[in-house]
Amino acid sequence: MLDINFVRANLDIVKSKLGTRGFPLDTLDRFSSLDARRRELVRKRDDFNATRNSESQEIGKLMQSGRREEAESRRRQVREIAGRIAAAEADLAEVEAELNELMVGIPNLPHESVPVGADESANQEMKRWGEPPKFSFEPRDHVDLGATLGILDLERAAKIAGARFSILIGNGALLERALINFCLDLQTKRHGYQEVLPPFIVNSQTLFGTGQLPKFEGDLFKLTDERNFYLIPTAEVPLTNIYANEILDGSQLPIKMTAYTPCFRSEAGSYGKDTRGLIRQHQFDKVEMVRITRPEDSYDELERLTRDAEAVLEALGLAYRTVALSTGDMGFSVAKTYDIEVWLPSQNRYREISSCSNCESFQARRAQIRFRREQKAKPEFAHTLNGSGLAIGRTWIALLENYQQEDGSVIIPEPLRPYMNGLDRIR
RNA sequence: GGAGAAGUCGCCUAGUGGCUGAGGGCGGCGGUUUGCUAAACCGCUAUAGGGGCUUAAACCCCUAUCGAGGGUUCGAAUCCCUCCUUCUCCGCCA
Repeated sequence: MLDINFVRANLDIVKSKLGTRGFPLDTLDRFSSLDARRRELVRKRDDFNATRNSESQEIGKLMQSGRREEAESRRRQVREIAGRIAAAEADLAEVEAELNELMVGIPNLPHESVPVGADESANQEMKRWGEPPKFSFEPRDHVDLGATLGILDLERAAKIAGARFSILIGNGALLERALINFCLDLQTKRHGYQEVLPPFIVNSQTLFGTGQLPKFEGDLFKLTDERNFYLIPTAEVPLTNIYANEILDGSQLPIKMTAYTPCFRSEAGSYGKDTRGLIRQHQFDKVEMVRITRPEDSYDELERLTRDAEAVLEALGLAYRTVALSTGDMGFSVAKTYDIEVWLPSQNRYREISSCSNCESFQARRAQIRFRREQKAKPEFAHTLNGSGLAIGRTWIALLENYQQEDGSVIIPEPLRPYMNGLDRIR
């Protein structure tokens, strides 16, 4: 959510920035009148309340001095005011609901460093690392390799759950678990994140805090037990909301958390995209990183966070590139995003494996995550950042495809072997 | 699933219809005293919204908030309802 005071004072800037995201600007046309109307009604309501409060005190004094007659006539007068308060309250509630609906539907403003453009074609490549492997044979894709090695079974997954689910078997399951542990160890031991194991089910308030609700309910799996439970689409949601409705001590910042969780996405509207293999699943594993920082530090922290994700690929020897997403390609809650894309031989191109974002105060304002610089200082909204470190399923794919041998076996990169019971090759 | 108890200002606690946005203690901040420290004493100690003033801040006024949301009442921390959370006991269960 944007700061309403900022929007009021900078409506033109807000409009032009939102325009670069493809946000329909006529939505903002109602802002000024709603905002003015709201303040007018608040004043009216407060004035009524002030009158009623002082009258009530008078009545109290009259009662105590035993002047019951006078108190009774006063009471009749105040009853009339009460009716006007109720009317003002109702008007205000209506306007506030409308204004609130408008405000919570506005996406974050892009940072000035974000490349301007309508879609991914305007994304800006920031760096490349490593060389895509050269094969003396025709490389196979992970579905092919996985089936041959007997470590991936998509047909039976479809039987027991449906399309876009998978079963990992034997060394395939072990590899998934090894990657989870490898990522967690790297982020905790080398990069200083605190490991967290959050709920995989959250309430609607939590999803509002990070911006998935109310606009993107269709992307989520909702539980039917009418308690407003949802499966998490990413650990960003529970992690970022851990400090919701709290005022942190400035000395606690930055907070760095990492978590392994499965992620659940309905992938509504993605039919026909990435239907083959593990690229786009309803359930996938991810190790997520979240940072809560001071506002002035958040862009430096974004660079560090992105480095932390890149480090995993470097440790595994997987070629990647990092791109800054353009204004039109960014998610709802973010001010800036770097995508890290790993080389996939079967597709002969780089594919997203991590997304690292600075949400500035957008989520903090929704979730009310604040901090004090000093004991007496006024609370300020923190900045929140999140990034995958990494998407495990896609890392599994990348390993199989990049380390495949002509005979269909797959070499396990050295740093991962301790997590694979010393196994150096899946065959 | 059943029965019961409780949720007040960072922490502990007082408070059963008006003078309570809320007393006391601890902690914290500022000050007095002191060679230093300690002790003692004095003062301060929430958040949000609206308005005044202002370049802005400070400051002043009003409103709201005693787990959350409704209700009764001229007036609710206090009474009623619903929900949430925590604790105890029984049942069940990994």
